[in-house]
Amino acid sequence: MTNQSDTFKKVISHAKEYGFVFQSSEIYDGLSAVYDYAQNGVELKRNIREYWWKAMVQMNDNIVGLDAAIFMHPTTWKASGHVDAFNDPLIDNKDSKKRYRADVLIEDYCAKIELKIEKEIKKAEKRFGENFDKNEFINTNGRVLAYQDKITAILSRMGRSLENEDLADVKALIQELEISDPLTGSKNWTDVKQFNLMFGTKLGANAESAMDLYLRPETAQGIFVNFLNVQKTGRMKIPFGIAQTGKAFRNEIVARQFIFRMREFEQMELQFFIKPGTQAKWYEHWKEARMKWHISLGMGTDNYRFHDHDKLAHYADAAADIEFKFPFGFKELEGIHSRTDFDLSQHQTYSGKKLQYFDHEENKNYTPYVLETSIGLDRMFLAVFSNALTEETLDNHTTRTVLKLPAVLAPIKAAILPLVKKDGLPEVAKTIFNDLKWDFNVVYDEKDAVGRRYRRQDAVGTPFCITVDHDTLEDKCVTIRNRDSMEQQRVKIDDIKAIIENKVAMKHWLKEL
RNA sequence: GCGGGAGUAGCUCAGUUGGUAGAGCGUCAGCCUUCCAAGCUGAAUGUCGCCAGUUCGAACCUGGUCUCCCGCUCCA
Repeated sequence: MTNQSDTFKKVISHAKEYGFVFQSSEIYDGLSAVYDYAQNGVELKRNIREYWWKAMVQMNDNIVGLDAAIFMHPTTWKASGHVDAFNDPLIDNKDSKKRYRADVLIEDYCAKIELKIEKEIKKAEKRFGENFDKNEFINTNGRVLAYQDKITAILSRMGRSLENEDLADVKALIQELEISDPLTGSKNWTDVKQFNLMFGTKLGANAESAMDLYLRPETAQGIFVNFLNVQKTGRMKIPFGIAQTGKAFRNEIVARQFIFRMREFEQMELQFFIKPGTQAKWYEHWKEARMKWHISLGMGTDNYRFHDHDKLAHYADAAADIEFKFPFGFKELEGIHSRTDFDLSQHQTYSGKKLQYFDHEENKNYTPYVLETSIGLDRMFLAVFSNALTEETLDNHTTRTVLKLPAVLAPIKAAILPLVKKDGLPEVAKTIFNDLKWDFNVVYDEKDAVGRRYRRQDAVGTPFCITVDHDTLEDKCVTIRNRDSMEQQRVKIDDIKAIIENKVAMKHWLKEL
């Protein structure tokens, strides 16, 4: 455990020290669970996003992109279920310091009464030696009927109070029922507080005419509300997909573990529209396709696993996570959900607009089913970064910190280094640098001994170092050093571009799929 | 949100009878010219997380507050 958190600490400090990730607003003591991507981080993040986009949009002729706004009509979130699902009434026990969902406490209490009813039935059945219909039994037995009425009364009062946001009454209900902490039996409760996981904001300059808005808690809904627009204007035929990357916002009660769980984060999502009944097939298809995408980056097959959900969200009929072995253990990196027609149907109901597809083969209309793949870009960043950070002990007993990023994702593809800062070597190196920068993100560095410059590049994951030495002036060759093996090769200046290209082009990596 | 721990230079950290700050690495300039961080010279960088209080005097004591870490809790 200490070992794990130690490596995680190294990841965080390396990310800061080498310009990948800074805490937001650090000079003002930071903002909890919000982070900024710095000069190297922004490149790595962009490269991950592009690698995903290329694999999903460009390489699939039935998938197109979208960039929906962060603001959406507020009814969107009623339709999606987020207004209800992301609103939890929570209550703390002052003695045990435990926190519970107030509605769950009350429901559990009702479940206990329910158990009493079951017991009464069992008892009666034993006595009379016959099986009773539950409803009938309840209606004919006064005591049991009272139990049943009590449950109904409690639940309807709770529902009413929650609906009216009368949290004081929810607390009053808990006190009247003398509900105690299931663990300690304490009845010393705080007030009920409403936690809304969605960030609210206002549209409109003056308070009277302002409209309450939410910052989107997921990007998916932007795709669903545009489903028909894209399908019609893009002449898309089922099965087809809409892909999107973008920011989403969640007001997490506890947001922690560096960039793993942030309040503002970026998702990369595909919503794939299919014919009802084919979801099982496509579910398997996308599970496999997405896993292959991960494996193509060469970060080790042992570091990934599927986790199938037993408990499904309200919109899904099957769900699995791709989990990655982060420094703090296997955690969700990507989700693959079979969302059925839940979202489109909901939007159809709430908007009153028909969101259907006319299938020419079947000659009928239907609401498509949806298969979703949703990956957290920031989590992917953390996966790549933490997996790449390596400390090596070399033969000469020095240690080397090297960021073994997949070359395709590395922020800087090559560093051009004159062996010494004179004798005309910088001039040659700068010429090479100026030539390569048309094609790659490259840097030039002439400060300090060349060995030290190599290590600097190792620390930010630059796959190649190109060194100009005195022989270069004669033979038009340079040495090219490999980050991982530290081996050097002498190559013609004219060949450099092809050598780098061969190792960093997405084409070569995506062909592994 | 609760409990525990922490916050001193870019990083890692030292700094206890309270007397207005240091090291190593890194960074920058120069020398040296060297293919794997270890040569030489010089320099910059901190209102010691922030705000109050106690004190003649606070990095150090007290309170509050912010942030981070660990454990709960919650959760696509």
